[in-house]
Amino acid sequence: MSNSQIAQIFSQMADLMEIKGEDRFRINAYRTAARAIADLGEDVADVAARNELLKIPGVGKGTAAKIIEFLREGKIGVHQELLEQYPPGLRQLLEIRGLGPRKVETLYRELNVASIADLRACIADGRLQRLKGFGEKTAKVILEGLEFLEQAGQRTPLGIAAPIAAELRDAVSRFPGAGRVEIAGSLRRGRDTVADLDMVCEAADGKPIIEQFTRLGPVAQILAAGETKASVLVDRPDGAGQIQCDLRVVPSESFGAALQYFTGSKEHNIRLREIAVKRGWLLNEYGLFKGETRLAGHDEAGIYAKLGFPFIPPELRENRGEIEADGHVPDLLEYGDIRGELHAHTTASDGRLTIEEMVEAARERGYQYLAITDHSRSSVIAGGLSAEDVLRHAAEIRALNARLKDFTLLAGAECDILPDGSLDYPDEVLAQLDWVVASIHASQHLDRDTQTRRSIAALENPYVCVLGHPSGRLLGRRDAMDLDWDLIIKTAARTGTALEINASWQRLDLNDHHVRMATEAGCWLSINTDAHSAADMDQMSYGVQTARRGWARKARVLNTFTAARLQKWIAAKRAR
DNA sequence: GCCGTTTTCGGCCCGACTGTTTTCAGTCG
Repeated sequence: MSNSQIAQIFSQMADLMEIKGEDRFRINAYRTAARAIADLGEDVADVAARNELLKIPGVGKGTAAKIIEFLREGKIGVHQELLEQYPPGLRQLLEIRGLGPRKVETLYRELNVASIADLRACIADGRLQRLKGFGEKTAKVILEGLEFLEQAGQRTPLGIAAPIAAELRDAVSRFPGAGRVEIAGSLRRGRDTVADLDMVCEAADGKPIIEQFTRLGPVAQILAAGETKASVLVDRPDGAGQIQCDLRVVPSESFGAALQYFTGSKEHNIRLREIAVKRGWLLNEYGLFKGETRLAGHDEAGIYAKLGFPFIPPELRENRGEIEADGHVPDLLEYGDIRGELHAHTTASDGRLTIEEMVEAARERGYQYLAITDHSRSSVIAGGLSAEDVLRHAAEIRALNARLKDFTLLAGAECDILPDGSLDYPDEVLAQLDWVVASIHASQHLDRDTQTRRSIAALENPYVCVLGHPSGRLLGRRDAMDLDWDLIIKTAARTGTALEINASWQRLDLNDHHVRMATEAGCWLSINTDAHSAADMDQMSYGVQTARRGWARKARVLNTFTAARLQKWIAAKRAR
């Protein structure tokens, strides 16, 4: 896909134009275009081939011409010209907190600063501090920004961020004078990783709340603290650096507006504010106003209602069609719709609990069924089962199932997809199981064609119910496999084989984009925690959020079914 | 550079906090 390359070029151009001091609206147009192309569900080359580039919102004649230039030449002339005007390391300086385009330009022009090393040298010998508009404090902020960038520069996974945020929210809730307290930002929208934590607190007087907040135990550094707003750095419990947390305090009548505002996304909010402006209104974090009159602000639903929308769930607020949907937002599934877990391991392979203990864990979470899917023989490190062992294991699962009341156990396997696309068990073994998850666990760096053929072969097998963690990514540790997603999703839709949304926060695989593609293609989905322990099952909410971000409807998610309906689905799938 | 059931020109989202300032530019979200 050239989409990400083109998006990168446009955002690079925007950065450089900003340093150059060009018109900010033109710069913004490039950023909008970059984002639109990055979010595109299909290859931009295909759109260009259909002559439909201008249909992409944010892409006009100028941008379209540059896209075509890139597709033909592999580069864009004006981008190359910009690159020649500035040293290659300059853009990196923008990533340092406290340094924006104006300061970077000044540093380059006055002191010839072109890299982080130059920057450090200028601070060390005091040249930076003597510049007009700079001072000791600026130098200190830049050094702190550099330190943060080096030790914690990357985004924090949802599964790390969510518990930290919950703890901070509970602490703030206990402050005297605090009313409603909510987590906002990309965490509330359920993104797989977050850059920082945002919180909104309702209180008549902000100052005491802010003061207490900055004194909380986990706070390692205060970046800013005013009357209504504070930014701090908090230590990550896993020791992997720090994460920024912003708290905003507003009065009761503004809480909904502030929560809406700080939940974002920025792009979604800009759309809403444009709609407000068109009606002669004003939308900000204090409310929706017509002149002096407050039309809404106490709660989020009121803001959306006044603007003519139903409540738009946070997961959809990405300006990916939720505004245009104009009320026709799909019937998104909810956490409470989940009735079972369809991917779980026991001590038979690499899980930590017995079958009985896993059943107990599932029942504690209100589930009606559980599929036991231990590893197959090729996953040697995970203690994969031989064909004989998996059948013996299945008999044991069924024996227990016969004794259970109001609960269904499915005897299954997580069967490896081998490098040649064949499965780790022969069909006659798979046929004797109730439920089969097929997953790739090894040889993840084969070329795109081979890798795609592997996945497709598994999807075509009638005994395979679901393709497990389809991209193979491990957030921050391993890239997704190079796959032809169009083809995989089309095949899944045609064969009726489900695609997994692996809910483990290290995976979240499918990701939101691919869920959206799968949903539009009419694929079945299964949200699985891939549980190796009882606690793992609690990650289901991350998977549900990812599904919602991909506009998944309850009707297409298998583990919202009753056990009886699921059994029928399996029978129908095998009969195809 | 994009966009248009008021517009093909003239707009383009909004506010808090900070540092280095004598009233505000820069940065951030």
